[in-house]
Formats: sequence, C-alpha cells, structure tokens
Amino acid sequence: MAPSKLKSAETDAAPRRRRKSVVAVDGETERPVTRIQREKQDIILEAALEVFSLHGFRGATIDQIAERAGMSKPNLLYYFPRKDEIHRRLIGQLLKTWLAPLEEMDANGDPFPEIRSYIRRKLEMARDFPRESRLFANEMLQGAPRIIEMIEVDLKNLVDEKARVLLAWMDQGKIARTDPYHLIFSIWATTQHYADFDVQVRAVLGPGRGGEGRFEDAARYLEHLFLYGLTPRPRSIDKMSGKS
Amino acid sequence: MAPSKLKSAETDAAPRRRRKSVVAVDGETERPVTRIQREKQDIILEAALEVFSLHGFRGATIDQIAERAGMSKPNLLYYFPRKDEIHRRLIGQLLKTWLAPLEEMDANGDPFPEIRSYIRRKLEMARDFPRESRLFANEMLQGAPRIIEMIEVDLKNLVDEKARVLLAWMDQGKIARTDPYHLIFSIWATTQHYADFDVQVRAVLGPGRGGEGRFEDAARYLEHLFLYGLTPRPRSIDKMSGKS
DNA sequence: CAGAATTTTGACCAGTTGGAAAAATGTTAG
DNA sequence: CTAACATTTTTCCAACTGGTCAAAATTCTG
Repeated sequence: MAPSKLKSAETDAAPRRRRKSVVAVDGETERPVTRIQREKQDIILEAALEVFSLHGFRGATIDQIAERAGMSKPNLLYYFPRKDEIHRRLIGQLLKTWLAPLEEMDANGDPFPEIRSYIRRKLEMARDFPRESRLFANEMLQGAPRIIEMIEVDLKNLVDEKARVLLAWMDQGKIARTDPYHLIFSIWATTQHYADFDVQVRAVLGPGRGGEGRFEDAARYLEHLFLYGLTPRPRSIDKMSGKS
Repeated sequence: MAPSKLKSAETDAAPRRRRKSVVAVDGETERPVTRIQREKQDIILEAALEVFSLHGFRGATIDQIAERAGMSKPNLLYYFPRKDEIHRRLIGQLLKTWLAPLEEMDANGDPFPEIRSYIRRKLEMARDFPRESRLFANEMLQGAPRIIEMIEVDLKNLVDEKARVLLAWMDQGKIARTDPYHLIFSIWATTQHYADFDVQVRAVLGPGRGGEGRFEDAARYLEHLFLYGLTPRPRSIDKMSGKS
C-alpha cells in the first residue's frame, strides 16, 4: 500500500577491510558487508523509523524496535551496538532526502511552475513518507540536538541559495516581492502539516473528506493559496501556467 | 521576558467537600483546595509543561519534572498521584486556550480583518507560548492518544462552524472561493511552525534575521501570502482593510 | 564435509523509572 | 497547647531500560 522506505542511494565505493563483524573500531557502525547484514539493518531501520517517529528518541525503547523488527534485543544490538547509532543513521539518511525537493527547484525554470512543483513534491513526501516527516518533526521539537549542525550548515546553505533564486525572480517582477525565507518556511509548514498532524487533519475532515482524497484537496488549495491568496477575483483567469 | 503561563480561568464555583487530601476517591485529581495546593500544582504544571513539551510523554520522567519544580518525586506524587494525570491536566487546559483564537473569529466582522487578526493571534501564541505549542505538537505526532476524542468532538465542531462562516464569506464574494478546512489548516501550520520548528527557523535565518524581529517578519509575510499569494501586482494597492 | 566466520540466543547486570508505604514534620482550628 | 489534618521526606520496590557476554546455532567457504 504505502511505499515503505526512502532509498538510501548509499553504495559507498570503498571496499574497506571486511571480516570484522559489523561493529567498527571507533564506535561507528560500518557499512553493511554481507547480504544478511544489509537486509537485517534495513529491517531494523524500518522498525526504528516506526518507533522513533512515534515516540521520539527518549520515548522509544530498543525492545520495541527489536520486537517490531522480529528479532531479539541482543541480536539487534549486534547490528547497532548503540541506540543512538540507529537514530543517527535514520536522521542522516533523512536530511538528504528531505532537502532533495528544494534542491530541484530550478533557477532557470519558470517561477510559478517551479514553486508549484516544489509544493507538490513536498506534499507527496508528506503523503508517502509520513514517518520520516514525523521523525524529523520530533527531532525539531526537541531542539534538534542531534542534527543542529546539519541544519546550520547544509540546510541553511541550501535555503540561502534558493532564497537568492526567489529574490531574483522577485527582482524580475515574476513573483510578488515578499520574504523568501518565510516563503520557504510556509511551504514546509503547510505541506508537512499533513504528515505531522495527520490525526488532527483526518479527525477534523471527518470520514468523508478525510479519506484518500485529502491530499489532492490540499494540493489544490495550496496551489490557490500560494498563487492568489484569498483576494477574490473575477471569473476564470487562467490557472498557474505550466500544466499537469 | 516571556509570559510564563496560560491562565487557567478555572475557579470552579462548586465548594466541594474539602479536607480530604488532594487525592480524590476515584483516581481523579481534585481541584486544588488550599492556597498551598494551588501554588504547588501550578509549579508542577509549569515544570511539567517544560519537560513534556521537550521530550513528549514517554520521554519525560517524573524525576525531571520534580527537579524542575524544586521538590522531591514523592512530594510531587502527593499532588499528582500519576504521571499521566499531570499530562492530562496540561492537555485539558491547553485545548481550550488553543481554540480561543479561532472562536474569536467573528462571522459578523469583515472577512479580511477577521482572518488577519486570527493569523496574528495564532502567531502571537506561537511566540508567547511555544512550549504549549510543542506540547500539542508532541501529542499530535504520537497520534493524539490522550486527546483524540476532544479533537474529534470539540475541535471538529468548532472548525465545522468556522468553515461555514468562511463559506458564507465566499458565497458573498468577499473572499476567494477555496477550501475552508484546508485554509484553516494552513493558518495553523504556518503559525505554529514558528514555535514547533523554532530551532530550524532561527538556524536558517541566522543570527541577524533570526532575532526577535522574526515574528514581525513572519506576520508581514503571512499577511501578504494569505491576502495576495505570490502573483505579482502593480504598485501600491491598498493593504488589507481594517487597520491593526 | 570440515572448519572458520557469522549470526542468534539466553542469562545477566547496573542504572533508571513510576510508584507505594510510612514515618516525620509542619500548620491550624479550637 | 494540642489534636487533627496537611505536607514533606526517607526508604523501598518491582518493572523496565540500555547494554554485556559467552555459548550455541547457523551460514559460508574451500
């Protein structure tokens, strides 16, 4: 039903010294080597995603993760000797995936199609990867203790860059002049809301409108919001250019 | 510096049987009776808000709360015999306060000033009560196990009512025709973002723009977004009517 | 298949957690 | 002042937590 995992795209060309169990010298977990290791680590990460995203780091227990992964706790610890290494791995993978949609926003494209696509992509991520979204939200709520540097460096740089793109579009009169940073924030907020506050959204919409169609409704609404705002306008002006 | 607590406005006219310790018959915690009880409970709730909002229910410990409240764990347990009763009380108080800004939105007022004020009020709450916002967000992330009924009844009813108000405004051509539920969601999302993702916001804005002014910037931006969207417009058209 | 390496298990542990009991210490009305 | 109640502290506990370890079971490789 739901796409289960974010692909890691992490093949790591270096062959490394093998034959040494999964646990590495300096406390870091090595890349999986055997087929079994790869499989089991994936199973564990999948289970951990479920549990961490629901209870946060402190609220999640290794036992819960192990149970969901269908293995004993010591067995799990054989693959990830520390709880926080599982978490670190998840978060590490996550941020890259999280930034991807924004990275795709192309300075050379048409502003409105670019922005609209960005919103769509973010909304799709909220729909297809809600647990990842919640994991991220949990980390943020707790003050992002484990990823603050990534936020301050990688994320900030990317946003700075894209803010410049937006500013350029504003200078060219292609989109309204407004604050590019808060613009980006508002796209994050509105889209991730549908993952992080899913319970609320569904409860408020009720069984009818809270069904599968809610993401399409949201997409339509957000498109309108970011394009026109709430100012009433006469009959059919052509919608956002660049169709589909 | 920061306003510390949401006022409870809970005087509870009923005199009740007194003299019976704080613990009530059926496991429920009674309303505080003596001056000391009221004070201590307030201190505890304040400490608990801090801890719960940061770590979520499972991640928070009674010891942490007790320490922050400046008392021993058993002493704290004298006032709230169960951990989850502290949480329940916090959440209970919270939801009422949380709904207030939306309740104020007046069907007889002018749409744009009403909506704009609502956004302002929500943004002020994000600024002045970030812990309350995070407590709420934490609960949502976990699937709202402890308040789902309130969400499904009280919150839903209120939103339904206000959605009708918005629809009426749309019918009268006073605001653009769009989805009233998702409109409300987007206001929640964009404003609460500044409390729940505060770390990220500050990190991305950097030391300069991430300072105290960020809420004013956000207010200005959101006003523009909800009024006009991103469609570029010619020179000064009058801003949202109905000042301050 | 044998031997080596990998994987899994069961027993265990020290620290933490939510909470109970009861004794000790205030506080206050009569 | 003192009995009755309210509050606080001390001590304790059973369940849970993250994590260790050695032995057993399994898988892989030649």
